[in-house]
Amino acid sequence: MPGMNLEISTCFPQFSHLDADSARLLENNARLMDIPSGTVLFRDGAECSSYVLVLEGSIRVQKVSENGREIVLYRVERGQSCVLTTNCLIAREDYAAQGVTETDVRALVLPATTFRALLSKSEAFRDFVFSAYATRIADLLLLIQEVAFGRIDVRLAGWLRSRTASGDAIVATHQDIATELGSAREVISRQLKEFERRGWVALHRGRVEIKSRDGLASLA
Amino acid sequence: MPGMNLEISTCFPQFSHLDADSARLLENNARLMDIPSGTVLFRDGAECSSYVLVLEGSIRVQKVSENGREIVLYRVERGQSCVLTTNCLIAREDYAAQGVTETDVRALVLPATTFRALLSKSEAFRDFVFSAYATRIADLLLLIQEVAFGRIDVRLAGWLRSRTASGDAIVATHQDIATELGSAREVISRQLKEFERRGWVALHRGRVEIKSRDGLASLA
DNA sequence: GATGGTCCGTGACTAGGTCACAGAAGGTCA
DNA sequence: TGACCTTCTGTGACCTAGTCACGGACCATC
Repeated sequence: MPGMNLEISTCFPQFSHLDADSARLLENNARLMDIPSGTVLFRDGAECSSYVLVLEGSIRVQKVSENGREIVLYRVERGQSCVLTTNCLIAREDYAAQGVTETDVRALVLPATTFRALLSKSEAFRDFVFSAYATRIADLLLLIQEVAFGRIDVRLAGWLRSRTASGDAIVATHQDIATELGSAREVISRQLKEFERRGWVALHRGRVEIKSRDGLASLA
Repeated sequence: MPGMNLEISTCFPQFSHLDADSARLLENNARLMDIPSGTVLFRDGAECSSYVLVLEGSIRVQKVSENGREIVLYRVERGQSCVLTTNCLIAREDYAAQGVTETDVRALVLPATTFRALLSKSEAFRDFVFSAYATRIADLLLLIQEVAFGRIDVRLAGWLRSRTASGDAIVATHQDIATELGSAREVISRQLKEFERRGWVALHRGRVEIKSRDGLASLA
């Protein structure tokens, strides 16, 4: 598969330490896939058969409740893999959440058997998988902390800030933001309105324009 | 250390597959420790220098907010290790939560260097560490789901049920239960009072007596 | 039985989530 | 251009959960 090696080595510098054997295993069994934006890659309860390495684009992993509320757990982006998938492959369990491509995604897909083989053969691959776990666990703990104890205005302000520079605008509906934070649309609408009243943002249909990052920062 | 091998092999059957080399590494470097109930093993932000395998007893791992609220993330019990510790050792980061012994605990303590050596040498040890990650991630996702979307009455009823048979009593203050669920003492008091009104429990100082598991089950 | 610590109950209030509905913005098509 | 439809936003009313303040109950100890 021409060019694949180059892409792998730029996105996953860790894999440059793969021994020749493992590198061959990877090349021979990986499939390069292009997945359009909005594709549901896996659902809560689905079983899992392959390992995914993202070369380009972003996958959103989220939990959906019975009554339709959602919360984003984390994103899988260029150079990352999905821990939930790792989890399923290792524990041979079903997925515990849902994964959706947020943009067009180019990814490397490994069959479960190749994944397991690499895991036992290659120290570099193992290190990669272990670090992926470590960073995600830290993310999840932070999320628990926020959801359990955090105030929604603070979380919203933080989220807005994390996505922009002053003067920028965020293209997202209030519902999108609610999903992102695991809250409800009406709550977000009201908070945004209050931020607008304070002159921190300007509201448009499907778009939030940031006027004062300092104002937002004053909440955190 | 006489008897240590026996204890290891009964609590950690996985380690019976350790190769001779790794087993020796483990034996020569592990320290057997007895830790009294109520000891704080690590705090949020502390750095981490050793790996812990629990032989007997229970460690509670919890997140504490600035304003004093707490939530239990998971427990480390006989035959388990603490993922958070694993995490710190792998990512070389500080602890992101607090760990406290809930009972007297007997544990095997490995220096970080031994842990890393075992991780790279022994397949059996790696498998153990990977499965530990896998089960904890599943736990944490469930917790996020509950905290983000769950009703407190349902969670309380479920927790009470999970700890008893009918006629049993749970020895815990309302504050203990609130900590367990990441809620507030007053909220738990009110819910318990309501459960009592319905005849599902009887309340005593520091003790909740379960009268009807079926009643509690009707909420879930 | 007086004293002090822990635990529990409760009213009043605030924050955030739910429900219902109205109206605004923007696209499409005659 | 205007009628029509869909999606997005705003808002009042209400409910659930968490916070604050405080009083009183239970229990151990002297």
